[in-house]
Amino acid sequence: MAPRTDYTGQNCSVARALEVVGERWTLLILRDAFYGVRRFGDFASHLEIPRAVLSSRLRTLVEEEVLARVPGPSGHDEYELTEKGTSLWTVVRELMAWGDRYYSPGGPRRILLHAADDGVLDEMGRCGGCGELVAPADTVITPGPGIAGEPPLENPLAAAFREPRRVLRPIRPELA
Amino acid sequence: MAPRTDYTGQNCSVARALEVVGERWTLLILRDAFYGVRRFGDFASHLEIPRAVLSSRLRTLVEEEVLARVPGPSGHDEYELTEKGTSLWTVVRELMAWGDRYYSPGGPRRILLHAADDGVLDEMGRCGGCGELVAPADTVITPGPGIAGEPPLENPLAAAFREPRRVLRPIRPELA
DNA sequence: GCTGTTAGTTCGTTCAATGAACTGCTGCTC
DNA sequence: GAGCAGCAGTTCATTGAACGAACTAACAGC
Repeated sequence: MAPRTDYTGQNCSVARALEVVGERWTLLILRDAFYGVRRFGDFASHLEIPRAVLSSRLRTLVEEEVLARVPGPSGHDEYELTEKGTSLWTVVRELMAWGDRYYSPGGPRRILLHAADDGVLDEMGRCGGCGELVAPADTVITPGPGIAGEPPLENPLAAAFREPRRVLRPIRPELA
Repeated sequence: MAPRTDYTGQNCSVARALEVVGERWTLLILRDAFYGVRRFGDFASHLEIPRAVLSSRLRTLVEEEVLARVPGPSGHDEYELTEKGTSLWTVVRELMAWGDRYYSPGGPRRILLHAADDGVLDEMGRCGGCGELVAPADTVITPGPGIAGEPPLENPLAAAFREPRRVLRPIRPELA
């Protein structure tokens, strides 16, 4: 790997992980993937990321088997989280919890619920109802108090993220 | 914040968190801070980061109150994790666990222990002995099987990280 | 085939990272 | 208290990545 992406000689799993997911935009792409975004154009329009950068990041993530490129129902390929990618959920969740805690004065912007019993998840991802650790596929993201009163969004994809959504379930903007 | 650092319009706590800690090098600086690194020169020599970038990152982290600049025993100021910074431990730990799982074929490079009872922590930070959630200050990092057999390190700071170390305890290379 | 939409690539510009050299402060020693 | 040594940061020229607008290619539906 070339100068800018790597942290050679760090000899550390944090550095190795960051070589894969630590570049600018990458964790936001993965966040969107957990939200159900799967298509190139949806990532591009929601993130407002330069298409060349998105193309490069998706290629890297597919090479690293964090995402898989699979045929989609529309005839175009889609990008799907692999098991390896899905296991980054805890990282995304912890970053969200930290951002909510320190940068959202009105309270959390998102509340995570256990789909099975509607229990609220704590910052560790444990269900306040049944006490279980909840996998991302069993998690529902709902708007929290920190997001109330904000103006509605023009972007249909961004607007869909204001509704309760099951994590990992593919989103189709035309179906939102 | 200017073009490169921010993710304006993301309306999301993950994006907000990444504006603060998502820049290149920042999470590695924080990892070192958890390891006990507190001085400018120690960060610079261990990370092999350009000094100008380190200076810029430390300034940002102090402004955001992730680190605090405090007078050190040597007469020089030191950089210390605040409570806000310490609460990023889970993010660093999850990244380390992910890197260990997928990029360390010989097993984890680091094992985390509960200082109170030497119980091994699972990937969630729970002690396998007493079952408690272990705070970073009560955690000991020890070399794991994934790091065995690697050549010893020239850099005295890097070498010190191959020894068991209490998280957050200040490291002085001359005392290592 | 023609039209519109989606998925990328190309390319000139802008801005951050790099690394080496330099400045200035701290503390020590004589 | 002058001189010396090491530490903390800044400066600056160079390199390389991000940006964004425009372009090309592929497929879908008619």
